[in-house]
Amino acid sequence: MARAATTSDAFNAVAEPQRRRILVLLRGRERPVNELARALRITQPRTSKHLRVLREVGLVRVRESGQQRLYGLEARGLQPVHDWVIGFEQYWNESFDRLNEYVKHLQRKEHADGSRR
Amino acid sequence: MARAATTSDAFNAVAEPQRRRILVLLRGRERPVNELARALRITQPRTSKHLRVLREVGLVRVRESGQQRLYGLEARGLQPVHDWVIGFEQYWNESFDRLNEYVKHLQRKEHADGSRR
DNA sequence: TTGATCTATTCCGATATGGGCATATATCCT
DNA sequence: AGGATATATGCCCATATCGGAATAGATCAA
Repeated sequence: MARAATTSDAFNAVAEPQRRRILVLLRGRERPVNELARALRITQPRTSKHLRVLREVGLVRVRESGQQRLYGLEARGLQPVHDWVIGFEQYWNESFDRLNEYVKHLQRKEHADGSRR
Repeated sequence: MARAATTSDAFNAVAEPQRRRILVLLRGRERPVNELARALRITQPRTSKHLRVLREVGLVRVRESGQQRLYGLEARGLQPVHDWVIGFEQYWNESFDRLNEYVKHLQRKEHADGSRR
């Protein structure tokens, strides 16, 4: 086995910088492929490929409009990522380290008291 | 060029399910490699390799303790991911579409009033 | 119909991956 | 010292990328 397919889930899809930029560009309004390609300064085929990945993991939706295809953000697909990261939020406050130490300190004390009893 | 190196940033590091699980296990307390390997039911070498990736992107820190190495969470490394996803939070509420329309409506009105003045 | 425009797909090459296995390294114990 | 335990690395394979170029489709305009 090699690395998990990029099309497997939102985590993988979003690991690609260009794809993140696409999603940002799609925030607020739909855009056709060429506009995205120009904005990102990458080729049209590459853009289409990225969009396909994003589509397959449900981060984006398409709508035909004449000879263009308007891509729109499907933000709900990012929720799993959001939810997962949120679970770590409390751990990156500087103060947490100290709080953690304090809690451990209390636990040690309690433990000592307990065994003494 | 091939896919971006997994060691390049937190986004890539976290795209791997096993690595996400490692980070979850490290939430709360440090753990030696073997304990992680057992918990994840993967081989020790594989565990070490994942830990290396996590270390290189600053999501984990090591501390020697006898013949063991205790790995600890470095949650701040997840902040970029957190910050990025947060930027989409408002877009996945069902109600957003309607709210958005409403806001745009107000803006149009304000604009009209402005130019009229 | 013919030509122009917009997108998607295919083929190619270079590269990095995740996994298993064997092995090197380091530390502890007797 | 010698053995046991805990980790890290190296090597190999199969695979799945990302990127470019060319091309196939689709749709619109004259």
